[in-house]
Amino acid sequence: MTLKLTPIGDSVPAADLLNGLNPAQTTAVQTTEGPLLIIAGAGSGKTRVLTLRVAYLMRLGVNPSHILALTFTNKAAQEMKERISHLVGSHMAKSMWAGTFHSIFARLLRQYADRIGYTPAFTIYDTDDQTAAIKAVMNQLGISQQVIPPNGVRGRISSAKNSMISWQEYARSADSILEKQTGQIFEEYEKRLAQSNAMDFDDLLLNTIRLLEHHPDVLDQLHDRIRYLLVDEYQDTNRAQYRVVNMLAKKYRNLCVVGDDAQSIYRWRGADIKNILDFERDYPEAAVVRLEQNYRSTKTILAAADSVIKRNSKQLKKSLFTENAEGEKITVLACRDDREEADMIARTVRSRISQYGYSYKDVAILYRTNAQSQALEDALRRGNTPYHIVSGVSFYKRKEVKDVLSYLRILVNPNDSESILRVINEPVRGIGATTLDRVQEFATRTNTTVFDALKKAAIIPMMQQRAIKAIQDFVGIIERFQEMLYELAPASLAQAYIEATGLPQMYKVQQSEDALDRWNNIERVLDHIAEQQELDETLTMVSYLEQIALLSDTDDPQLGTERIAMMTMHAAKGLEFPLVVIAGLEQGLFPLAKAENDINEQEEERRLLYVGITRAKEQLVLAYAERRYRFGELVFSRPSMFLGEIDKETLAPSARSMTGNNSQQAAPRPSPAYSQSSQTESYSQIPMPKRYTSVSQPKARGVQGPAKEGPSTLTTGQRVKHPMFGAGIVTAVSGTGQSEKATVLFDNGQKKQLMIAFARLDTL
DNA sequence: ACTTAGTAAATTCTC
DNA sequence: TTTACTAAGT
Repeated sequence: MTLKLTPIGDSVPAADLLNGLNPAQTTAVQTTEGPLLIIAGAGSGKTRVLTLRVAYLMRLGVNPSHILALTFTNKAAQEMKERISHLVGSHMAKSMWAGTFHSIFARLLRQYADRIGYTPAFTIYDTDDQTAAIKAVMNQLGISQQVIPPNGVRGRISSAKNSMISWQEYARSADSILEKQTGQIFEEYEKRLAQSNAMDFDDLLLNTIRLLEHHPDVLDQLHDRIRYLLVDEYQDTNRAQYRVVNMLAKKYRNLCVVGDDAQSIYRWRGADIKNILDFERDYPEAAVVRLEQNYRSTKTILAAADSVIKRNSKQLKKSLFTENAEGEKITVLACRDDREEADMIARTVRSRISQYGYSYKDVAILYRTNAQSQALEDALRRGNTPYHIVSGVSFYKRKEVKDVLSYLRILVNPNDSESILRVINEPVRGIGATTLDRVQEFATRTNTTVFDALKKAAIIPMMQQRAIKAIQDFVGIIERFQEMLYELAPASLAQAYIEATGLPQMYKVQQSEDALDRWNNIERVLDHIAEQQELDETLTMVSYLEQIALLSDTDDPQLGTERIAMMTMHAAKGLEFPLVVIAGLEQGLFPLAKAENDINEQEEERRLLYVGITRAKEQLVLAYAERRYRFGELVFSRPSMFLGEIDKETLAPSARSMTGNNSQQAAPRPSPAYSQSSQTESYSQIPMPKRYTSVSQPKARGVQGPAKEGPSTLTTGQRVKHPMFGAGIVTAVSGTGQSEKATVLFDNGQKKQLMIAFARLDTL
């Protein structure tokens, strides 16, 4: 309220940073020495406190490079850095250490790679690479993929690693045949990755632990450097992360962890809620601060969230309150099926937007599973409502994009077997499965890498002359460009190299729409490297590849644009919206079927709902359907048990009766919300959609025809600006969602097709 | 060795 | 409904 134009930079005194904080927040910022547990309820200004705390440290004279902040997402790290740079200037912010566990440790491991038997150019394997490696290993061991699904093996190996169980320990404690076989695969998998000079995500943590345990001098150096350690979302740390954090904090014990046990939703990937529950036991001298005032939501929303979460057993003591207004009651939409649910949600959202003056970006639709987005998308499209999906099929998961990245990975790390096997016959070079079997067999027998085996192709028994020639050509391309790796800048090297592989040409000559799409995506990747290089002159191929590997799908560039956001509740963590819709509140879906009989799973689902509800600032809408298509089949379901747990006082009157008693929920009823209009909605004024007569009626999903064409923020004729190509005019828009493309005629005469989600286009 | 057709399986969430 | 793998045909 005071118009204070504080210049950004060195002129903000430490004490001024505390302006406007409540007592708990002030304590959290000021308690800089010793261990500190901040229990930060939803919407309690956690990020603000964290960033102020760092800024405060810097103002007290702490060297920014002595501060390390660990987060779970790139987004969180990015936001923290940005806000800190606003408080203390970008030069200070830049020299502090802030990033995800994985990115910080990847950097550390590159620096000390030789200490643990890797080269600094090691490759980071994503889930697909892991699965590929596991399949190869199972082949080698002669274990059928029918009997043991590779994906299951990957899951078991990953959770073992998350709990810091080595393959030796795993094999020793294996009881069942399944576990014994998994143990075998685990062993070979580890060897294969080591030989490939590759690490999976879990290895980034485990190898850091190994490094610090076996090389005390490295740990000493780090101890010297990291005097203040901050860990965000501490409730989501797994065993390995817990271990690293404690090792790093050991010397100065200036460890500040922030979290909310009520928002722990990653148990399935090894997060151990005990880490936060036991913090005071681990650090008996710890100060504990509870941020209990919520600045985000209305009293109604907070009460609803509280009524749900208090059903859970284990919890850290805290009671959230808010001084915000009472706010609107919560609406529950009872629907016949998923299509009607989607329609009602779409219409509710539109009517609220016009009624309350919201804009599209003020609205989020949240759901439990990604599959649910389909029906919602259709409904929004039909109503021409702009939306975007956070985390769909990532651009980087596309085949042609992965192929390009694999080629690049081979260049910096020729031992990367998974990448070689992926692209060696892409485009077809006449190197088939039989040939590759022989190569791999040879590699295993002589204990060499696949790349070395390829170089010796001529002496491998049974090899066809034609195959040898093809392999030599392939190896030739790689070796030729390897020589230029440290001479050419990444962008031009990649351009020439990918050209030489023949991959883009393969798609270009096919001329089909799909092929041209793929060709275009390849161009996009190459352009992206050029863009990144321009932003960061020190960019190397290794650092580019690492950046891509550690990118997550939730790092969505379109967030905050003028569209409704749709995402899973997991992806919504940390975000907030004035109006939030949660869809699919049904038994078997939310909570998921497997959670219905498992109390721990059920509590996690409940926490997930808590996260969902507390994303809402002003209004909340909940929806469920009585039947729904799941894997193409119509299934019936009862409303979620969670609906009955929400404090009735917070629900709008029309909704109250529907969830009143549980006994009537079993029988399918006509949907009440349609007939009894709630206070805020009057559906009677909106034309009813055509009745969806029966189960047998095929769902006319807009698969074919122009119906698929979604609304876009970009329209033909609009002027836009691209960071590389300059200004231009949009001549066409095609595709939807993540793959939405705009054809742009730039002023310099170039015509390009750009992925809207990918190219940073600004409207003019 | 590669293409195609047909069948089976899968659907949670992430760095 | 879509994707992924297998088997048979060219």
